[in-house]
Amino acid sequence: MSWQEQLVEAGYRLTRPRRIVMEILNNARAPLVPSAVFKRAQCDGHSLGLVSVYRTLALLLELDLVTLVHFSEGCHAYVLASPGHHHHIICSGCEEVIEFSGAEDLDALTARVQQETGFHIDDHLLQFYGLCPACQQAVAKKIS
Amino acid sequence: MSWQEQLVEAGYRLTRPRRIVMEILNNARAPLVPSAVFKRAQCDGHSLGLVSVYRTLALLLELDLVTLVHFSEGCHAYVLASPGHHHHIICSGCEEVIEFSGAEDLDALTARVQQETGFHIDDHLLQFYGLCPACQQAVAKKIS
DNA sequence: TTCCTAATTGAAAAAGATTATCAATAAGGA
DNA sequence: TCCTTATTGATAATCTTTTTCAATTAGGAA
Ligand SMILES: [Zn+2]
Ligand SMILES: [Zn+2]
Ligand SMILES: [Zn+2]
Ligand SMILES: [Zn+2]
Repeated sequence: MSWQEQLVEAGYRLTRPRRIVMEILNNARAPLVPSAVFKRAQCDGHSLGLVSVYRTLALLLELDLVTLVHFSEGCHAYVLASPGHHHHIICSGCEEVIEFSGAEDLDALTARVQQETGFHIDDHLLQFYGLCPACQQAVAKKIS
Repeated sequence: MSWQEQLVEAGYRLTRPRRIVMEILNNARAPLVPSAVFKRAQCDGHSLGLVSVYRTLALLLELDLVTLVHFSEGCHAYVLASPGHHHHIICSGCEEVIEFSGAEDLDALTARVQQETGFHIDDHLLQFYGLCPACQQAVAKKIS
């Protein structure tokens, strides 16, 4: 199913601004922040409001037609760091964060991806999201 | 080595604002955005400028005394999504992004972490960073 | 302890990013 | 073609982050 069909399927209209944004993302090699999409539209001679860019991206994200890419900077919630390499699990209920180590577990995957893509991988970002034991209980109580 | 010693070691002074921020992060259960650190300082009756919070967090990050936690929202660089579950490698040189699949490879790790922590994991964020083949060559040429 | 100097702070302002509002527009069906 | 309603875009309002610069203060020297 094409993205146009998915849009319509979900009850949205196929509009000019949405076409423009999709076209720009489609031609982009690197991930684009909203302002970059806006600028590119201007360069291409398209008339497109910045607000529409925000709205369109939010919609496309909701429909899973685009994905977010996270850079190291720009996501500013901070936790204390223990020495050494760690990853985090974040509870969707209470935002509690727990560290865990497990770099080795990524080694196989890293090697495979390096081989397949030719990239030289030197860093990674791994986080799990879920419910902590307390929030699991809270949910269980609410249901029962 | 304590964080105080690390600071001094790196040539920085041990100041009141830095102590306050570290204390707040130390007592926090959830990750805190700068404005949250600021508010908490105010509640605790500390006098601390918002700008200093930003500066201090940046410094602590540089010294690896704090880590960033990424939420799904708030990191707004978008790429087109293919259907299905994917991860991304981002080239630090040219920002090119490539998708790869490999959800299965995380299954073992997910299971282990669930067991160890009691969390119920329902989502994850995995990204690799590195150099694409083209940028590797560019680097190689520069050196030679 | 006291003094000095340079690092650091904080207030204010500037710059940027995001969201809310609402009249004007245009997509898609009748 | 016409109508209805989703959608757009300009403006303004909010937030967030960065810059600037005079006032403060940490930490070493005297
Ligand atoms: Zn929880
Ligand atoms: Zn890791
Ligand atoms: Zn590259
Ligand atoms: Zn995944």
